[in-house]
Amino acid sequence: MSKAPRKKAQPDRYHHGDLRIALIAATDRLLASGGLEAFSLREAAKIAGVSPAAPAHHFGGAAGLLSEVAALGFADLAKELRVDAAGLSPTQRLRRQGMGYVRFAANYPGRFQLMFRRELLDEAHEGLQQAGGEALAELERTIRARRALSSDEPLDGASRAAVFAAWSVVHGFAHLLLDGKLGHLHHGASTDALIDRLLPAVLLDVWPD
Amino acid sequence: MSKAPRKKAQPDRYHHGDLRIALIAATDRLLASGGLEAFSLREAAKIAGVSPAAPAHHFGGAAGLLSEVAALGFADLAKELRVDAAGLSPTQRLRRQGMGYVRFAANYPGRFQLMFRRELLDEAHEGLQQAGGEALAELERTIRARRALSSDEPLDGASRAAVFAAWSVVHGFAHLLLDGKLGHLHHGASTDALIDRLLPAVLLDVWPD
DNA sequence: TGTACATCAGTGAACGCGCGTTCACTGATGTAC
DNA sequence: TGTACATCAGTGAACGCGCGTTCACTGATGTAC
Repeated sequence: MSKAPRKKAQPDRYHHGDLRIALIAATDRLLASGGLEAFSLREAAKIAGVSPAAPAHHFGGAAGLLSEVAALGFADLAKELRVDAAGLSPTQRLRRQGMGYVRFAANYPGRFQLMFRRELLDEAHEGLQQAGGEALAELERTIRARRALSSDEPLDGASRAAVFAAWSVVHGFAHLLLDGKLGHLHHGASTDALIDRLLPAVLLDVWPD
Repeated sequence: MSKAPRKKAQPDRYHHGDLRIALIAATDRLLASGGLEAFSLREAAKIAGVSPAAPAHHFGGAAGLLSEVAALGFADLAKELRVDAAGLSPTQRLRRQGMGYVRFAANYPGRFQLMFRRELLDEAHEGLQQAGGEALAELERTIRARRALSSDEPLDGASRAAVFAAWSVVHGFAHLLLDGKLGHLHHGASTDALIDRLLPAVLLDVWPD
């Protein structure tokens, strides 16, 4: 349904060719429409128009497929965190990254939750580890700038703590937001309102000018 | 009657009397032994020694039972956050609360995760909302002290942001810890090591003396 | 160039599993008299 | 005080469901010659 015919006629029943892409797209669609609970190998197969056994056959199991999707999620997140530095102080940049992190979580809640559901992922998946590391590196880069560290010297303990502090703040906020723990204390404020009003104040509290 | 030493004979097959308690204990045991995935109504019933339909009958469904357990979890968390103030500055108290929060998550990971799994809980459960509010109030109390606010004046926006900033930091750290996102960046450091070494540095970064 | 063949990605029907729930029931309990 | 009865918490066998996986298979593809 999704792809224009490439080399072959459209049903592509055998040697699909784009099966990997098709199943990743199907998974993303499921995550977007019904969250993590909406996903199953069978459902993804149905959307991709392949047999129920195809996903397990191709990816070796649910964790294989989900890890691919999570890795792409981390890559997108890293892109989101790659903020334009022009004219911004490191602190401003850090706050902007925080906004980006939470916005990513709010825009793709299913994918975001997947990315941190250890029990659903293949911990040995190389792309997943790498993509996660690259997203974290974006935060680290800003912390380095803020502490006037060059990019080649190793992080001291306090700087490393600052990286994880930054990650913890935005990650915690994102989770509380998605779990509905912020809304009911703000009289049913919408997600957008929480991000636009509460989050900047939180980031300013943690990283004042 | 004469054969029963207490009010109830011990097998208690009908009108169990302690069914609520027994099922909560069973759920806690499942969460402790195998995490959230280990829980099912049937398994809880088996451990409690009752019929498979009993939990749904008593609690109206899985969400009812899980919400009770989550509410008790929030009550325990609030207790953990009720740190002894003697001789501590508000900032020191805040850091100590942060340690308590993360330690709670690390000691009871299954229960902690349950407490924030919106889709598993009954959002209308009164005890759950209340217990959650009480845990948050412990953080709020310390923020008030730190900002020299009396306990009766309403929180201004910046103070409220400070409360959520505090919650976000410790909540994010706890989640990252449980999801294994901190460990693999510290060469497989144990949970205890991360709590004892990394966490204090993170808290000091956010709330320096 | 055409043909034979090995490879292997994907098929599709079937299987077994654990799940929450159903439903007619049972029997302990509290209350009325 | 004892008896009759309504209540309803919990029973336990059975049901249907969606799941991941199995397994013998099929047919598109690349390669050897």
